[in-house]
Amino acid sequence: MQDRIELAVSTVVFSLRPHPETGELTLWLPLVRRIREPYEGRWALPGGPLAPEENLVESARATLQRTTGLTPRHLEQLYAFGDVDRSHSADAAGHARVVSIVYWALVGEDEDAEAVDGENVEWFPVDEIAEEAEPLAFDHGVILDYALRRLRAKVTYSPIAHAFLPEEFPLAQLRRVYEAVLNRALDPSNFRRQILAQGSVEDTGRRQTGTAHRPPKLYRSAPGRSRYALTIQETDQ
Amino acid sequence: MQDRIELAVSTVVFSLRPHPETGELTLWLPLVRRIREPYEGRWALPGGPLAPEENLVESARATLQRTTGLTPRHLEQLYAFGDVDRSHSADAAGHARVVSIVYWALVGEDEDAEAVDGENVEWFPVDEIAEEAEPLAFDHGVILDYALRRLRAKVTYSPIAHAFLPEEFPLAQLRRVYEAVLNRALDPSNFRRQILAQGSVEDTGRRQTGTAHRPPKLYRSAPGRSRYALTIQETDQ
DNA sequence: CCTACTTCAGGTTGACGTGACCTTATGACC
DNA sequence: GGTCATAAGGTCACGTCAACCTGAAGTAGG
Repeated sequence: MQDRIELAVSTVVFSLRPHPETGELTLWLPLVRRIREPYEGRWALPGGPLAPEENLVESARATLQRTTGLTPRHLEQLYAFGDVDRSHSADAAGHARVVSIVYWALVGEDEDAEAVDGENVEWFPVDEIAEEAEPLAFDHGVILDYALRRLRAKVTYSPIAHAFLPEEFPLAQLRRVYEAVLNRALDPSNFRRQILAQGSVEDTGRRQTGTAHRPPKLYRSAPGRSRYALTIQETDQ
Repeated sequence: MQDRIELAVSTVVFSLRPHPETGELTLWLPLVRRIREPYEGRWALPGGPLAPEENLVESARATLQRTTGLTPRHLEQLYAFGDVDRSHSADAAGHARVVSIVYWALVGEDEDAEAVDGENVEWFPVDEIAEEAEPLAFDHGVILDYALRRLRAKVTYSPIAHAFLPEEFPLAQLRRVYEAVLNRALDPSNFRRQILAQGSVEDTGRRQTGTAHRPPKLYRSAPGRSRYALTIQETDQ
């Protein structure tokens, strides 16, 4: 056992991209390959030590920018993981105890486009990470599950889903975001009714053109709505 | 500026006691008087530095036991506060930067009874803390507000309120707990219907005697219920 | 012993939100 | 002009909730 406790800040970043095979919109996240022990060569959440003059959020934002080039639309603290035996494994033996303050973030389509797929950064569909041969470094697999649950819960009672989208968007696109996050189909009519009822979006007055069907209205997310609730409930602890 | 970042664990503890004047059930919490700089003499949340071989929850539990003699029924991580300028004030100038991982807890009536009101520990009604002449040490006032919001939100979608009560209790008592936490009156009939509908309590088959009215049934909290939701919604960010 | 009083237990009713489903609108494409 | 695809909007049966009402069951006081 060692006296020193190290403080790190990591971030789970979610983005939406079409799945390479099915073409459906799915959740992706960037992982960084460890270039030193412990867990050298394994995939981990982007993060790093907390600098003495850096706030927690700033630290999350800075590491994210440095490693992935991303500037998230939404960034929020998730949880502090700090058990003594966390990520207990042969790889970690003999290394310092680390308390990680983990954030989670959403990036929009446009920001996503600027993401760097460097040598040591790669994007993965979230539901395929569990199937990877190698589990994630440290307890990052557990952290990812936790973040995913939080995202799914929060999407039903807050308008964060908008953060995935550009400034203006048709309702169908917003619905596809919800479907991707919650991983189930939603009734277009009822979705429309609920979203419009709670006023988290407002009509821009314009429509999207160039579609092979009736042109959908364009909406933008309305400022300052609380009292948000979709009936679409997901599991909550 | 200094290089060292210190890690502390603090806890916001809630308990229910009758108000000394009105006699109504209200929320109370224990505070500890600072006996050294910074903020010497001011009231602060119970807490202390994280020991190298101690898990985060363990640390919260241990400090609580040591300072107040309390063993909470419910204990849960609240948030990590770690901004560089947090608790920025004349008192704090020149002292080390502290990142606090804050927990919040509930204690039942019986545990509460064993609480020690030592020289440097005192219980306060939550709504009177803001009126104190001296604000709390560090940013603990902000933290308290945050914890209170979390408690109020969580009480509507999870059966934690039971943690305030003894093993067996009449429904009216459970309702009074909700009323104290949410700070508003609830319709007895509708409260009964909602609580019974979601099955978070079960009938013990016995009744409370000695009351000046029809003897109420005694209930106990039922194990393992998720899918809990009271319509009684409070503010949520 | 009887009545008043209090709170618990449980039922009724109208308003409202939701899920399932249906109809119509409107553009592109051939 | 007809076909196609999806958006926009509507209908209806059902379940849930807040507000209100009635009866039950004990104690307290004369």
